[in-house]
Amino acid sequence: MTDLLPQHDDEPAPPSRRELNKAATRQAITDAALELLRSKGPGNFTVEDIADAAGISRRTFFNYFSSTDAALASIVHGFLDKAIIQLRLRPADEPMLESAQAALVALADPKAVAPLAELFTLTQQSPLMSHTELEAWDHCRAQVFTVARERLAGTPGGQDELYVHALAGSIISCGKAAMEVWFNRRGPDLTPASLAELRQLLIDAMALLATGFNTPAPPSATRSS
Amino acid sequence: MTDLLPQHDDEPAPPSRRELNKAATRQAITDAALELLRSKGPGNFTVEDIADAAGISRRTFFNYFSSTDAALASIVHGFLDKAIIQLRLRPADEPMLESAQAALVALADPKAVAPLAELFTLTQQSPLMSHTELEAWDHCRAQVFTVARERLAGTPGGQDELYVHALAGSIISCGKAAMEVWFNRRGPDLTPASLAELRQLLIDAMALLATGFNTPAPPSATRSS
DNA sequence: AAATAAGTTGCATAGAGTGCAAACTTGCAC
DNA sequence: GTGCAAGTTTGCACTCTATGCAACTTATTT
Repeated sequence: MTDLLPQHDDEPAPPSRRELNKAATRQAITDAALELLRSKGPGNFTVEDIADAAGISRRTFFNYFSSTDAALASIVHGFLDKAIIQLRLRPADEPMLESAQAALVALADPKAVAPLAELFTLTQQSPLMSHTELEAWDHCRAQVFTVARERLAGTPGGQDELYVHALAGSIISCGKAAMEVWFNRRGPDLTPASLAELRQLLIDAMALLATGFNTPAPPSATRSS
Repeated sequence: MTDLLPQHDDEPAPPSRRELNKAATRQAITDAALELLRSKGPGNFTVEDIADAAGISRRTFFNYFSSTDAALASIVHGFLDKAIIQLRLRPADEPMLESAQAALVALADPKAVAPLAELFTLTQQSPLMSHTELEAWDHCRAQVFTVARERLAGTPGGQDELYVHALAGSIISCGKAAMEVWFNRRGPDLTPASLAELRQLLIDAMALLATGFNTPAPPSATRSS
């Protein structure tokens, strides 16, 4: 069994059995949902299908997610939550746009992007997904807003709600734009070259924001494929 | 019946009986939905309630909208569609940000804003609405994207997908931000002073975008209430 | 005034989503 | 370990959404 030493609990990580079970169930659900998406295509399977595949009851599914969409969107949520964590790790006195750029670039690794890329690829041609995916991005926007407000609280004019709202929204929009362009260009390609392009797109997108979209050809050199 | 003169069809406006009926039904549905929202609150009425109030069958409701949310979101759609029309009226060689600003400011009149303001007020405290409303904004974003792409097609670097996507998304985000701040400050207030503030917020939001969010205190003077 | 196209309605049915109570698991104290 | 309290799962019942289909009504054309 587990070790019997008197734990000092230095770390804030006491994953009890219950929590582990819940996490496992949650994971089983999203895995099952993704697998059904692969095999049957978007919109061609039900909550019951997912529950069966995950080895739980229909009712339990709804204890975790409110719809099939929500189960799949948890992939997007997972990705964006990581982005927020990265953002919070940046020094508080760094300019927001630089922090955002750094946080996004840090996320451009295969491990984090792969599930998202597959999800995008599988749901590209059907608008059946959009609902909950948009919500995931908006949820992330709200969190960027919170971070930005905390940071700017002390600075002159930092109380300006419009500034903070507009900034958070634009950051998200530009991040989304970079992702979208990348998916359109590369599909599910996760090679180092492709990921380097994603990083460059994210950098360019933030640069566009920082330069006020001044010139149709952005100053920082873009790839020339 | 209609006039019997040999129509030359100079104008693109032959509103037939059928079209009028459809428009009327559509309007009756959204009116009924809004009235139920007022009286019962968000989430406390069904499609059947709306259909009864609008004097149509439940089934017919679904011929027009796919959900109660969608019926209400048609108000948002209506508003944003007007914005796109305004945007298309701007000269094609005007900078996008200026066009967007002008289009949005043109929309800040009581007639256009009133339904939106009421909808926002009624759904503020409940996230029950978000789904379809987010979709409406995203639909508008896609249209801004189209306009921007058409305009920039000839300009140097205008082929840059990233630029166009990021620009369209940011414009929408900033418009949304201005609206949100305004609703938060003023609620359903439609007085000239309040609308003037909305206009100023929209102008400021676009200015933030144009100046790359350079200074936490935007250069153009904001209201000082 | 037919003939035809377009729109509405009721019926049937599959599936989403939720409240409830009974059963089962896990954590904790003795 | 025994036992109890709190947390989870599950089945059941029920309401509501959403769509296909066929019969019916209304507008348009000739």
